[in-house]
Amino acid sequence: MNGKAIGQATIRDVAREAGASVASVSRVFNRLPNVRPELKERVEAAARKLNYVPHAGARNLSLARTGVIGVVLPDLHGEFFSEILRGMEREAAMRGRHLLLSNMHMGLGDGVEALRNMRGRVDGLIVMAPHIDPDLLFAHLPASIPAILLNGPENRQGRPELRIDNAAGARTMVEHLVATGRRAIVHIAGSHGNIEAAERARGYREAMVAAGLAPVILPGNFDEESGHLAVQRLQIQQMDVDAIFAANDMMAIGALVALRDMGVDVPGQIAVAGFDNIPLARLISPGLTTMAVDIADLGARAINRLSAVIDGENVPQTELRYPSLIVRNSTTQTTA
Amino acid sequence: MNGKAIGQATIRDVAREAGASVASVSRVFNRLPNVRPELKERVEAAARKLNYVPHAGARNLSLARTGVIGVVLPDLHGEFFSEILRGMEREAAMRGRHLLLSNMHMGLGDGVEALRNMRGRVDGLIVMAPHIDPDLLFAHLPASIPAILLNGPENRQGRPELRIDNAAGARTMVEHLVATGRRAIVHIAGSHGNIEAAERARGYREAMVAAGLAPVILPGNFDEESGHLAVQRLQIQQMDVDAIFAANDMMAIGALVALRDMGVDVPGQIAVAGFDNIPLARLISPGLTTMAVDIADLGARAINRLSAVIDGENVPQTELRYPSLIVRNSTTQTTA
DNA sequence: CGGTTTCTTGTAACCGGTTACAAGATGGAT
DNA sequence: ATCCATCTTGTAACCGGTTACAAGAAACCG
Repeated sequence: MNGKAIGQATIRDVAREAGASVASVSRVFNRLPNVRPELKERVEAAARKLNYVPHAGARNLSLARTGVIGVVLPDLHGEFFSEILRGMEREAAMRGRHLLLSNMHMGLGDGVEALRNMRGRVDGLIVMAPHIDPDLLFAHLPASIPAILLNGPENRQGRPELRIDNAAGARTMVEHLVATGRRAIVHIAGSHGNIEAAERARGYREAMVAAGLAPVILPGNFDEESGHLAVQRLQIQQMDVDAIFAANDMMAIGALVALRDMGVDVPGQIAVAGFDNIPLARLISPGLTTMAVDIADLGARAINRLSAVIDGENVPQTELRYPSLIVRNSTTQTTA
Repeated sequence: MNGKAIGQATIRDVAREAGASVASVSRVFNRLPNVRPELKERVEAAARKLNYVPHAGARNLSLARTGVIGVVLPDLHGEFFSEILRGMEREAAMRGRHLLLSNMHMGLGDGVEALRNMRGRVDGLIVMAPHIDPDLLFAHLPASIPAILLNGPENRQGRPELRIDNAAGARTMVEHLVATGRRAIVHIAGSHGNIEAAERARGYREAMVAAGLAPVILPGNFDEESGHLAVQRLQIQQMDVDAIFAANDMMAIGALVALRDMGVDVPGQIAVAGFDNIPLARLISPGLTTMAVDIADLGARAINRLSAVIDGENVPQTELRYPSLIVRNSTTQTTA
């Protein structure tokens, strides 16, 4: 009746069973070359017999490396969320790292708390918090923990940033609409206080002014319903509008549905454009013209850069990714 | 010039700074009652001064609890993936746990390996692997690590399972189609070797036979394109079909798009139905009739049950969730 | 005022790995 | 046979927390 029947075998159990030292067992499992084949054999047999699996937590503690990357995301809408995670996961798996998920649905206070108790759990953090001032966030975070900021406002902490050039994307879209003959272009903005929403609105405004047109911005909050609502409100005002540019695809789709319900022809009477190129944009009818952000690639890139930081390499502070214009039937009728 | 300038403060640093013992510091941080207020004060001041954050990894090691749940998922399609994760995350956060992500895009061998080195990293596992025999999978996993199987085949290891009743759902859908006057109902199946696909096909076949109709099953693999393809192939054969029931929504949408392209009226000529009720099903036109699975709830439930297992409670071996029928315009024209 | 109980605090062992260092074994050169 | 270089192996300290146990202080009792 040995006292330790229950529970997993440890490295010391294996060492005893193999008649070797823990150091040798450790060497075998880490594939160090300096172990005599005969001993290696014995250790492996013992490990097999005891069904030994190394304890990652213990390993992490003594190595001071966990191989885990913390991903802090806001409460995201479906497609964007899954795409960015897919990209991150693939890249992380390739580098033998894992992802620890943490939503940031709370306020700043809790957020900082949440980040802090990531210490000892992760090697680094990817933080996406478009509605929170990163300076405040990082101020309470030990400078020694690597972190990169995704699609956030600029930070003065010297943390690396990875961002989509939202303003440039919005300008491109306005230029496309103007080039296809639209003049009265209305923008449905994203959530108030969200930096991406603000940047897209800025790009819209700049491009409109540059084209000698008057910007009109309606409030929205990135979800389908707010796109729907914006259009309904628009009709009440009976303004003459020939294009709607929503700050994201979900709102554009909401707008599309609302227009369909009221029997407005898209793109005949009104052109509709979005931003993000979620998979759905291609499937809806008419196909939605939008700015394509390679979301999975953005996620992969984030992991990539964070890995570099963790490995002590120097990375440039800010990196921008440019979205590209995808023209579909919601802005130009194909002459099929 | 103290030698340890770099790196985080440890509990011993705080103890020294506060003129207390590590035990007391630990007590303060764990809110144990038996600490004199004056000492508590001193410890907190010292911690603040050194900007001390407890090291979760070390804590986990000595407690033998990580507060992390490992989530092993196959390479899932967008909406399902994000929904199930959202549900899991919310539930996990409520219980103060985190999620460690791990995709299972590899074969069985690597999969087992991947599961094994979760030891010491997680308190339990949620495994979703509809294409892998769970008996083989769990056979190589220490029996002591809690795990629950999601939407998989039955296992003989006595592991708890959580499953959608796919066969019952498929039967319900066939009954709906029959009740609305359809007779020549074709099923587009999901990926070969996938248990969910097999169960849905089984339900379809059973219900068809029960209704005295002849089942016809076309191959597919759960993605939009395979739905598209199945319809194209169907037309070539010029069979007369009045309903298509795809094993999931993405294929149904592919079918819908293909039918639209060939000018077939849905639901006038052919009814189309899916399975899953992804958000997109509601947005596409015509709205897609489908079986609704509350995916987020499924995820939450999985976390819930796993938590119970981790806490040593007894949970029933198998739990089924029933999907519910959502009727939209793709099977019945509203007389608006 | 001595004895007992209760509360506070500290010491040191432990969780399960890694690894610096030392010691023993082996083999080659002279 | 002797000496030195190289290779293999083991001992014990360490990573940063938790906690059993013991001891000292304070409070309470008759």
